[in-house]
Amino acid sequence: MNVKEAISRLAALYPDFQPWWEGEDPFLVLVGIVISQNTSSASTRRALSRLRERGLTSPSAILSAPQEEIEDALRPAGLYRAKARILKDIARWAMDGGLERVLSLPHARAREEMMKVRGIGRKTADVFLAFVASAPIIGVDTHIMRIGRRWGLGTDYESIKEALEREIPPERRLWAHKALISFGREYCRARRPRCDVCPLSDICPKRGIQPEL
DNA sequence: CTCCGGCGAG
DNA sequence: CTCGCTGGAG
Repeated sequence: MNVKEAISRLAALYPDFQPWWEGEDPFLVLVGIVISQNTSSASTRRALSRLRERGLTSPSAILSAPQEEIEDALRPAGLYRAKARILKDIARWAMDGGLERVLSLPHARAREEMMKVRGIGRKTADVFLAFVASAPIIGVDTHIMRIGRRWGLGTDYESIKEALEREIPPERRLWAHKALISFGREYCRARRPRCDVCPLSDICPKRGIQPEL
């Protein structure tokens, strides 16, 4: 796949976007990314607003709230027991200065530090650092993973991430991350990909046929 | 590899 | 009804 050509076409399709985390507290951004794990954006937004309604927006508020109350707020997002536990863990971590410390480290080391926290994996760390630390990193979510495989860029997280970063300049990676996700949602879907109307079908290795990828 | 999970699309 | 969602842990 000619990634540069693909990205240039996506630029026409998705000119720009308003980051939802703009001016947002880094802790809340992390909370949002955790809630979004394997969860649709609509469900994520619902859970986030339920947290706000209950005033559960700071590390101290989350730490002092009953586990059950957090679980209830997160219920619409699914995986709510695990996520409530993760929020407790990152709240403790943030209050111990972990979050602040990570924001002062080089991106590679910040990533390692974050991934020591239970519930923060490579994708959550990558996306967080890209969002709030301006790290030129393309976090590979489920959409980008699927697209990367269909484009023949690799089969695992790191290889797809590296292949994309090799073709996309640092200052465009944040945009590309978002654009690829939008493209994945609208065209390169997991189920029933819309190859017939896809603006990239003529340069896609998969063309119109849809293998089980 | 399996589990966690409510929820919307088809 | 099934599948998959800006995943991660065990």
